[in-house]
Amino acid sequence: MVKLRLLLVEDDLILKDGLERAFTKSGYAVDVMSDGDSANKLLTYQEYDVIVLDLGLPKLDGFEVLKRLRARGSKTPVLILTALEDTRNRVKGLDLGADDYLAKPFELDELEARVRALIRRGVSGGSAKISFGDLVFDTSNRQCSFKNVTLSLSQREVALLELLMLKATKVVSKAKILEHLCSWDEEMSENAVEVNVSRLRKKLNIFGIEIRTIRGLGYLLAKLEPVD
Amino acid sequence: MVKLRLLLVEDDLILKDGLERAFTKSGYAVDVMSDGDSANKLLTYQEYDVIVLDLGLPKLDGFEVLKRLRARGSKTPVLILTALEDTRNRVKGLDLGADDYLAKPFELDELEARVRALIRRGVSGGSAKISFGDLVFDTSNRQCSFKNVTLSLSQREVALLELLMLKATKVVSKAKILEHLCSWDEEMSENAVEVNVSRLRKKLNIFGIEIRTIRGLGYLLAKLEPVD
DNA sequence: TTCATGCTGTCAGCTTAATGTCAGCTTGCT
DNA sequence: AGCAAGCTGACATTAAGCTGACAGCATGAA
Repeated sequence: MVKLRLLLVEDDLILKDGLERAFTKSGYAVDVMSDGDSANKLLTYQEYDVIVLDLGLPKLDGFEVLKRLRARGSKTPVLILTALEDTRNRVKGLDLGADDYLAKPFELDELEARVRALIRRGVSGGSAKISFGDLVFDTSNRQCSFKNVTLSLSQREVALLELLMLKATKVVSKAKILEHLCSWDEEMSENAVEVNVSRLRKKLNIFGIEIRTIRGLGYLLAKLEPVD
Repeated sequence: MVKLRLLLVEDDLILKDGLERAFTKSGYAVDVMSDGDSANKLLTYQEYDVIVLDLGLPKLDGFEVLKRLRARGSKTPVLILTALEDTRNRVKGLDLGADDYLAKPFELDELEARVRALIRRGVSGGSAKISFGDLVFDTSNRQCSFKNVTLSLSQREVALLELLMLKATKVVSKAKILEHLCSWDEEMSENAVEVNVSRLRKKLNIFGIEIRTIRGLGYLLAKLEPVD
């Protein structure tokens, strides 16, 4: 079993350390760079299977590293990390050829799930996908389809579905959803979550996918089974 | 036999002392911190096999300590202690990546059983589970399943079952159950316990699990055996 | 600009599930 | 038998969650 090579570009000391340890533990061969310039230089001669790239970097920011990497023709999957829950940055990153995007603070689970998805993508070609049965979520263009039929979902619905799919079959609490849907400055009621769940649920039910309510705990994604 | 390293973060003097002594006696290598900030710092460079974390801490609360620990990528199992029987806190804690949760006041037995479960989990991977025959209780999402069939239980039923499983095959008194089911401000009759037992019993019988009544003493969990 | 369109949060009223109490019954012990 | 302990169906009361309707806002076309 050959280890997968992962490059982590992150300047925050503690985060860098933690992530390095975590990825190493998960069986990746991890290299770490803490500024954009060295990362960029390293990438001119070293190939990786996946790159986790912070945007706020000293010397050369993440956007620039990514841009130059793509300019050199590399197709290595890149996952962007950023301190800001900012749609503009997400869009800019994806435009520059990032394959996925994660806003801090994030959870390790989530990051690892996404990295796995990116690598799977790398193997199969195409873009990074998370699937749940016949439901497929493409992280690079943030679209979701069921048996090749693209669902028409709003941003909120996409974000919600993404979270549910990442945690598939695990309970996701309203608080968690709230946190995932809105950034830290904006406020939102729990009822808003209910409303969004309701809207998404209606669309998913058509395809036999159920958002199950676990009273007092949250929601989880499940295949709709014939009730006995 | 190498000792397991346990970090106890608790500010209450008496409790801290008692727990430290108890865990030491049980063969753990125990370190104790009494505020969130020092615990957080310690955790940046020291690994533990399990962490018992109080939520109400000076300087940096337990949630924050946990959040930072997870953000650094640590997967060390964490058991949260809190003064409040508060569902919101429980949910929040589990969202932040706690593996189990215990409301004060608790019994030492119970705490130790849970810590053991967490450590067992650490070895086997996955989340902390308590099992009883084919019945498995997942403490991290508070769901119970029998041979992979998830049981549909209310919160009260879950709490009751959890207690019975922890003490499996030992008699649990009504008073104890009462204490475990409701927090200290709310009152509840013994009959309520009987009702809850009755409801849970009905659901468990389907799976051949019996809640046996020990007249005058309490209840215990048992496999339903053909009566002789 | 102005209007239309779609997204999304809030609200209100409704539906459903959870759960304690009670009453009357059953069980088991002496 | 007679008593105490325990059981459980029925009911009432909350609490949680759902959803249609509406309004504010952004976007884009006329």
